Amino acid sequence: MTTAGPDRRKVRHEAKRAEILAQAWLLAHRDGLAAISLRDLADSVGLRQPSLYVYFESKLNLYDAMFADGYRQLLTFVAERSYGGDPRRALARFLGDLVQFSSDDIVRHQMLFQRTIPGFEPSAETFALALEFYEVARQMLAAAGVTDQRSIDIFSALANGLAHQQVANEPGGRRWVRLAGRVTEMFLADIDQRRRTSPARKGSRRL
Amino acid sequence: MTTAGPDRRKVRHEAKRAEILAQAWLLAHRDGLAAISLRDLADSVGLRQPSLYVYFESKLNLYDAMFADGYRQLLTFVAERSYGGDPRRALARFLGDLVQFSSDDIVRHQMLFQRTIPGFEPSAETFALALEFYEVARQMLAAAGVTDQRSIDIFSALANGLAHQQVANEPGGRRWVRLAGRVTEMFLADIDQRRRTSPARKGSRRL
DNA sequence: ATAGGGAACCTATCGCTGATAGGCAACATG
DNA sequence: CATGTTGCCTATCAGCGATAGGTTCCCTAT
Repeated sequence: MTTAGPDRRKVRHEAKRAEILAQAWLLAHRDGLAAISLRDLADSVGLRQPSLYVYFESKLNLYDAMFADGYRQLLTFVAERSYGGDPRRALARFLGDLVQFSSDDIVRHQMLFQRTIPGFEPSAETFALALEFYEVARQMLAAAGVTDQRSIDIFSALANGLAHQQVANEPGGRRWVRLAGRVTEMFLADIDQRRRTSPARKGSRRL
Repeated sequence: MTTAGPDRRKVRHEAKRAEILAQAWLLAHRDGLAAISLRDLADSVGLRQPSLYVYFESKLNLYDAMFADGYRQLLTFVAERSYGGDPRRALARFLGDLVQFSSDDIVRHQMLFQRTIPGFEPSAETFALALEFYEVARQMLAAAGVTDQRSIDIFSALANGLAHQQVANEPGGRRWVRLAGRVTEMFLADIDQRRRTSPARKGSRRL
């Protein structure tokens, strides 16, 4: 009974694929994301290099799977946290969590938020996961009363900037993570200020 | 008299080196920074691939020269502009110029502000140019009354975030460049706010 | 029960990459 | 004028991702 499933082969295939993916992350941490060698990777899962092509049609396809994997981790990460209560405090926690998420795994940050691999572009199917995340972020902002595009652009720059500085200057640390609260206050104070001075238009131009 | 200088050879050497460097930027724009081929590069300057090693001891050494070149461009760029007058308005212009500088050349931005090449680390000598720039930025901030480390960290995240979003989402455009003024106001308003509420300490903690 | 077909994996090999070895000619200097 | 250095060459190396083609094994259909 255990041996003859209808798609026993498919299960095994997916399991091996997942094993390769896990080892790929491991090698990426050891040698760098762009420096993964298919021969090393094959060795680490008991295969020869060409056999990897049974599971991934190219190296870029492997990167695509890692990209998707990373965004799934991010979606799970934010889904596990509850951002209830005051939407403004929730936004601050959300921002801090994002920076922490990047700081926790610099290679994953590079994969998701920097274009560090020469020819790599995520596939449309995979990119949908990224869009899913940005939709979550958009709703967090909307709950805090931020809906105009310019303010959204600024918030995305804030998040990316904090994460980048953290990863680049103190990987694994919390120096920029800790600034998330203050930065969110700063951001929301600016939103309030602009609403006060020009309530008619969504984004006012000054300076 | 023209042919037999004491270091005529050195001049020729430096000229050829500069020519190679210029072609390297060209190829980087065409194929991507990490995808430069030494054979292509050699072809484009009338040499065979191993002859490049006369001018650069390795490919990473070539990247180091490009890194230095890019920071020299940045230092020249900010030196050519005058940031006189009101230091707060100057800071806003400075920030806008930085984002514009990145938007103007995405490959150069990648080289200077992202770690996109696998094994590359700038040499100490080259990195001094980067430190020189950060000193300029520090002085711009100091002139506007910003001296505490946390605020400097935030400003660097702002600059990097705006530049990154601009380069990643709309290379060559001005969508995030235009936000520099508003973001600087937001930043300085936060500085003022914190000075008002807790003038004793340099950085207050809230939220 | 077994023949057919596809999945999984292999060896061998391709073209490309950056780097090295060793040789030759041009030039600057004692 | 001899000598050492610079500039550039050809030939070659090991490593890379990718492909071709063969073999074995399992699942399914007759």
